[in-house]
Amino acid sequence: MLSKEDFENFKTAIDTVVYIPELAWNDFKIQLQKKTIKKGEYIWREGQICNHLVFLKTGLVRSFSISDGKEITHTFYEKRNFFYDDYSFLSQNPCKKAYQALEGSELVLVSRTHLYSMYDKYKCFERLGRIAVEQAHIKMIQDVELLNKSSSEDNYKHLLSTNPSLIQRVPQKIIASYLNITSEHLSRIRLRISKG
Amino acid sequence: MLSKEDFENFKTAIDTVVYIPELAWNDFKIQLQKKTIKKGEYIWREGQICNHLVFLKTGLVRSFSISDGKEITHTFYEKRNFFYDDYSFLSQNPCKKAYQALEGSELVLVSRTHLYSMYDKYKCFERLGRIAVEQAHIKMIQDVELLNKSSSEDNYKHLLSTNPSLIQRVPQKIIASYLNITSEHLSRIRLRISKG
DNA sequence: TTTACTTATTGATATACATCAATGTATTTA
DNA sequence: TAAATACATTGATGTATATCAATAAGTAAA
Repeated sequence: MLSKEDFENFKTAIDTVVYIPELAWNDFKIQLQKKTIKKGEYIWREGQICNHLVFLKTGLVRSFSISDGKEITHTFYEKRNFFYDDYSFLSQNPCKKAYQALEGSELVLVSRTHLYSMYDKYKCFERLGRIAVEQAHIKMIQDVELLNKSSSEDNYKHLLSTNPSLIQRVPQKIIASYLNITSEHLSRIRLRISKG
Repeated sequence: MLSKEDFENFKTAIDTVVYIPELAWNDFKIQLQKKTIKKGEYIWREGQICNHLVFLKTGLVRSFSISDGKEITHTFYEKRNFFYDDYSFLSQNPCKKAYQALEGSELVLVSRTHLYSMYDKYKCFERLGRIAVEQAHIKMIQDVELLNKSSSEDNYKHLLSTNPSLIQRVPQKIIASYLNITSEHLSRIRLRISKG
């Protein structure tokens, strides 16, 4: 079981979505697990079934897949956010992506079984589940829309303006794989931008 | 109110997701509305707020947006499916896409207000809402993955094999806009394929 | 049926990006 | 600190796809 401090942010993050009464919360929290992973380590690998919801307490994680021998980075997850492999968790098919820590990270794990039993027991959790997926869905719509913008240069500029710190923390080649371009091309884009 | 025949498929489509007891169903169905639209007409236009869930009884609908004066087709909706503008319905911001009938279509409309009151009243509807978004989300993940495949030719071939009838029913230029290529390029891809 | 209008094909040229190869610059690791 | 390894830059060249323009083939309207 976790210390009070451990799920401080966790509870806050949930409360912003829906109010969970004391009773339900106590029932929920006893099953939470804590885990620490180092830079480079994996939460899930391709082929595994995702059976946990993760709350990222601290750190930075990315999801990626390999296609034609090249890595494609799909998403970055930053601290104080929930995530799972949507596809695997919801459909119970094997993950098509891997989830790797880009920095040392602290996680809180919720097992799928436990979460689903909470759905059955408490309407507020059923609602939490609905709203969480809705939010994930909206985020995906926005992300996809973003990366469908015309040029790679615009995509990079947009990332620069919305999440400048990410570009500092993450190697260029991973940023490039996120933007769906080669690192050579990103290098040239950066050169072009710096010249104005 | 709708005739029995009118929501026959509708009820079936819901039952595959979650069981709705008689009482809840009767409460729900009284507010359903029917609507018929002709080819070329719109369900929602860009800038409107989407306040209805649609069940497409018959017909074919596409969503699209305009960027740099060019149409981009995002999704096709076929008969016996539910949809709404996810982004607008869930966030209550204006639609960024338009929804246009590609053929004469029959719709069943559920108002958002009514649906949300069903969420409040019945746990089974709360669950229906959750699972519906989960399914929409999984579908989007798969669609995005699909269209991120390497070449446009592969994308087109995949569409040909998974949904050949769509290519018969829909003008090439709309298929091209769905594949994110020009209609000229699609024409050449088709030529290449026909030659083997 | 003829006319107009939209949609599809084909050609010539331009552009954004990938690939491969070489070199330079950081970061680990010993 | 030196050596090893990973990462970033730069250049030369190739390829997928866009753009513009002309023509052809369908489809709807008069």
